[in-house]
Amino acid sequence: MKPVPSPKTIRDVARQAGVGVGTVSRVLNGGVNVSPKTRNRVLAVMRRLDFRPHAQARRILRRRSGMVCFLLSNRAFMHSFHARILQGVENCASALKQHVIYAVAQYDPTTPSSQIPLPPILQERGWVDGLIVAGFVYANFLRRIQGLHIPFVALGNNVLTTDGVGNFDLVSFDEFRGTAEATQYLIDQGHREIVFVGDTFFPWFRERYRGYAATMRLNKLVPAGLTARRKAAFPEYGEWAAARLLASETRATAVMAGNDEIAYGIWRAFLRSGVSVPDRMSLIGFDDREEARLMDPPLTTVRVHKEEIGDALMRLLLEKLHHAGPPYTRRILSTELVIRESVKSLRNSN
Amino acid sequence: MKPVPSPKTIRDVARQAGVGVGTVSRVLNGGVNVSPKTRNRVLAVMRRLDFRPHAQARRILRRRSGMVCFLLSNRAFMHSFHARILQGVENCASALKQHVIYAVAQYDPTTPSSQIPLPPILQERGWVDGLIVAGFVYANFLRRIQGLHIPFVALGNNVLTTDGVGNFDLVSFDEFRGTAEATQYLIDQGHREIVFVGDTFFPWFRERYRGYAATMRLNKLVPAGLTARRKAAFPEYGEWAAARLLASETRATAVMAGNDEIAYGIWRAFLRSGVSVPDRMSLIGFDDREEARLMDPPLTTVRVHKEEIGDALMRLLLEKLHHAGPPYTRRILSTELVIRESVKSLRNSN
DNA sequence: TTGGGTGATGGAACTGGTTTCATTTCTGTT
DNA sequence: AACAGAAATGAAACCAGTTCCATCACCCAA
Repeated sequence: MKPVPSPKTIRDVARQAGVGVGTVSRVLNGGVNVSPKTRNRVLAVMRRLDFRPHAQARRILRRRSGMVCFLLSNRAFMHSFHARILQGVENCASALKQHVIYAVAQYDPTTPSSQIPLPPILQERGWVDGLIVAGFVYANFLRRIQGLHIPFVALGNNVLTTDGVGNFDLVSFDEFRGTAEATQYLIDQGHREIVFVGDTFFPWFRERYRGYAATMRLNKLVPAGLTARRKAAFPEYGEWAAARLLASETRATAVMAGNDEIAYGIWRAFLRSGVSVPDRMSLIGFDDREEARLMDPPLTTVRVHKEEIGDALMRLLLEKLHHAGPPYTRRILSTELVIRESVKSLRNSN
Repeated sequence: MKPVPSPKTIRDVARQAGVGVGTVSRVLNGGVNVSPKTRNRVLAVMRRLDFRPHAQARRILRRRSGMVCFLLSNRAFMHSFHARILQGVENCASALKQHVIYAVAQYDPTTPSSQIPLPPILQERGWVDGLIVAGFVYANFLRRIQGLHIPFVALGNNVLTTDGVGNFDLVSFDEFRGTAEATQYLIDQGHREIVFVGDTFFPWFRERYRGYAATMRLNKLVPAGLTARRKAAFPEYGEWAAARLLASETRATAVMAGNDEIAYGIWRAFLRSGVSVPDRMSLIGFDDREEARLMDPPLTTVRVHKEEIGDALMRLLLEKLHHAGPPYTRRILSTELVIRESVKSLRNSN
């Protein structure tokens, strides 16, 4: 095995083909104003020398690196949700001949803005053309990102500040309508006492609660939520809520869970207490993670189109790159209620 | 908002500071042989102009881009397992001031090697210093990668060819010992009839089966496997196996599942048939995905240290970059049996 | 046959850094 | 005060491409 196949340059090709460097460059870039004879000769030499152009050098001149950074604001969050979004971003990027750099910013809401560590890639020029921000976005983080003067778009559903909102582009999905539709579905199935479960400290659960509550009131029903702040993982939160619900000898027949993980916790607690889903209790989740389909019974849930969100993020960013500056756009994707088997119809007729 | 903060170059700085470009460059790179007075003047100008060096330009000269590519060989596989490995890679990379580009290669085992599409990033020079390959690796894919002449390491557990193996570096984990230890644990708990479930078409299940079978024989027990080839998703495979097992009126008291997803399918089928885990049937999984902990009962399983694998991949790659060429190393990480509640002890005493 | 227009071509200048090298400046000794 | 040696410095060359521009060959019409 040859040690290093000593990289050939455009000048090597030019010399061997007996042409000027400019001609080789023209062949590389679509070959306008190059005679077919010359082009073929140059191409043949390129193949023979295994010439591959040097990307870095091109990018200097082009003033565009062809790279975007997918910045996740907290290491702990690379779960399937963000993984699927990254997948959508990559998918779209590769179709548009862009590349995705994956990076993580570790910070907490109290870190002074200027001290939030960022990968050097974002601090030097010329690395990335733009930035896709996902994960928790607190005010300090937002300021840090904005100070970079790199065009960016954010995944909007977990922006936890209202300060600079409106001053940047974001893609999100309609949490409000998601639970609104799901709640309406429960009501249509004859449910009257429906409980929402989810810690409304988090803005997304707040929004989902609002969608639920509005729909309840629209139907002259009274909203009831287990929405207390509790620093627990989601499945555990669900278990806690289920236990409280059962202890209160509730007359509720359905639970609207803030997300699938909470739904899972609720389901598990119900299972242990001998409360059958959906016979005794109907259950709806939110997100449609892979596991929702696999639960027993398969969970009816509000699907978030994760790949599409990734796609929208990438596209929006590229739009920004081409004609930068305000105005800023919000792109809100819709959700989809996927009906499986965790909801029982209480209607006798029909 | 200023339209574009017109990038300043090293020459702008030099002119404003009244020094030569060489001096500015020296200041940028640690400032050897620069008088403190000059350095300070240059630094002041840099700050004033908001000068940030242009990464691409540096890399040309340095002949190292500081980027590695995490290449996933199939879009369908960006699930939590690979996401966690990517996390480990990124974690290690950022500590070592490297950057990770995420890319996907879509191919199938029958695609001619030369026609496997790869992102342009891998076809041009100067983009990435090295490559981390994850996902299915068939012979055609391996050849394609090797033809790139970019140093690479592979996640070894799903290499599906033996052709070129030994001619590249890989990190893997000890599948054999994983199931061996788990099986021994079952035997120690008094189980005698233990069934392995997993499609041995896949090399990793084959290896896991071998670990199981060897341990059984070592204990003078006879191995029994449901290992037929079936083109089904893993949970469904588990369901199929569980159904067959129950139909056969087996005397088995424990199941060693090929992975957690299969274990989940088995568990679900058991649940539906009223077969209690662990009272009637003990169950062990493999991988330790997030969901294993959340099952009911929590699943005893063989943990694969995914972040550590990512870390090892990154480190091995960097070693390769510094002193390239053979010999090639295999780094096999060990697994860990995490004991939860899905296994019942059949021993009366103790 | 000559002239104008077009397409092809080579080469210089450029991009934004680093590195080398020759020259200048500083420091310490006799 | 003279001088060697080391440190500091500016300028030019370089890296691997792109872009611009002047030149040249060629074709067709007048």
